[in-house]
Amino acid sequence: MSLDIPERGDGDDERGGRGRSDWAYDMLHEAIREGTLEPGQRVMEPEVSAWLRISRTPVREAMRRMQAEGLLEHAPGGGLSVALYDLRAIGEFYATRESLEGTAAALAARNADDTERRILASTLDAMRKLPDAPRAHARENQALHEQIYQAAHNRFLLKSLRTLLNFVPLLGRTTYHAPGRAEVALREHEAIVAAIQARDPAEAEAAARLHIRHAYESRVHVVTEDIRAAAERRSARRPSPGPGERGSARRPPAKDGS
Amino acid sequence: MSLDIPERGDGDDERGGRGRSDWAYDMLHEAIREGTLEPGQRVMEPEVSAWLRISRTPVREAMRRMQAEGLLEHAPGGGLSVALYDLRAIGEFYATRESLEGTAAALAARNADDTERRILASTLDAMRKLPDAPRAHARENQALHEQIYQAAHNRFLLKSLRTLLNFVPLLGRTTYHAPGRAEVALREHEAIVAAIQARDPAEAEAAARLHIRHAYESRVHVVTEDIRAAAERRSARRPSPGPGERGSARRPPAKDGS
DNA sequence: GTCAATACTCGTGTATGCACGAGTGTGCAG
DNA sequence: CTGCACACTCGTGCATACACGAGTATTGAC
Repeated sequence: MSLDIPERGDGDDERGGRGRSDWAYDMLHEAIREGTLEPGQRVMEPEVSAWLRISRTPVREAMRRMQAEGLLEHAPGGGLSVALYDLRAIGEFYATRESLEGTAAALAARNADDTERRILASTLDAMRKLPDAPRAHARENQALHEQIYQAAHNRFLLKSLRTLLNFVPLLGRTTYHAPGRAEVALREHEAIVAAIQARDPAEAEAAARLHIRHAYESRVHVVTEDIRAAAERRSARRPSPGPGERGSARRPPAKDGS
Repeated sequence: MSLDIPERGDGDDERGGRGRSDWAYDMLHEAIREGTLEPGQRVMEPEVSAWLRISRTPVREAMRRMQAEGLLEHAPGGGLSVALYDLRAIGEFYATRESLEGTAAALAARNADDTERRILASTLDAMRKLPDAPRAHARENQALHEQIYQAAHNRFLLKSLRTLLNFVPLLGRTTYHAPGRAEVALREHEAIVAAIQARDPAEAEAAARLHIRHAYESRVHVVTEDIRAAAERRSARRPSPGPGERGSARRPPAKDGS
């Protein structure tokens, strides 16, 4: 048999030294981030398996993991589908996040060591010199928040926050697409970091909570706008939304080399 | 081959209608709760597979799930082992829990509907008439807290709290083994529920946080006592702790019918 | 006797095969 | 034309097979 050697002709399996399972997880995660997999869409093992050119086993593991994290949920038909968010869920998300981020900031103010404080300051500096691209801002923003979580020195809080933030890609475009959000966010980040440097837990928590509340408002703006745009696109394209989507070539990433 | 039909002679596969994977998860969870699997102990797929008389596939899924939840962690040798807790981790656990429980109580005070308030009151009533058994108290306590989480009407908070509480079995005996804990806890529970009934979020949060802080203190008492007792037992039994534990029959549940 | 190299054991990662069950389309009877 | 029953499709759950790699024991040389 010639299946001793994987022998993938494609050169696109540039995954790190980790296993196919983790790789599949990353690919699915990216597919959700990029919008290739839309919320509510059904995700089936054979399909993903064919897409990634690996067997169902690692795909299965990746999907179960995403299910455990809440990115995938039980589909009505019995399988799994990309989790659906409604505006209420977004409100719940930010309420939880406000609590956790506030606690993280407070703990960081109490527990951060000198190195961590230095890193926070330098990340903040880097954010001041950022171009106008929402993606760049989003990435640095994520880095800063992650550093705050680390500085809190609380493994459970860290894990809870990471799990919670996994849900962000489902919300759509970043909040930095809201006009003027970057400047305001920078101001808020400065307040949080200043309170951490001053070792003032109460102030750090208050600043962090305020930051998240504002992020929530921006999120609502962006999402409602997205929903409106999508509705317009839909009504413009197909007058009667046919329920049968069971054709041959489905949505999933056409990763075929051809 | 006769493997068309599972044909398990034992009558102990009384699992609910769910699949073997969930069943394996429950069994492992129980094994950890019961102390059959001790923290730090290595857990290997073939072993569990043989124990539960199912193939490695569902065992694997259960273990990955527990890993995602933090109950299992990477073992030095490359496999998985039951997560180890130290006193610092317990402190971190309760700090996170205090934040989440406080938020849950506050949200419950704001969002609980009449039915939920009634259920809370009746659970509290039931707790007043409980016998002295720590197990009974622990179970009702869990029920009350779960009802508060539900009443908060926040799916993300609910999931975060459930994931966090998964870690409790690793901490050992329940805090109701601390003398006098049951009475104090009942008083604290009454305060939380009263604040929720009064629709006072700030008071509910304060009461919940106080409750968790006290639970933390009881936990520290119980755990330090356990550690001391274990140390005594160890030093009494074997003067020189041999490192080679690689014998034939290992710890895992001797579920053999023989 | 000690060190090093080799062979072996065993656990994990992945692939594949098979059975069951739900959803669906089709054909027949009314 | 409508309703029901049967067969089919397909996705999931589980089991088994195989390869790789890390750790370990054994054996040989110095």
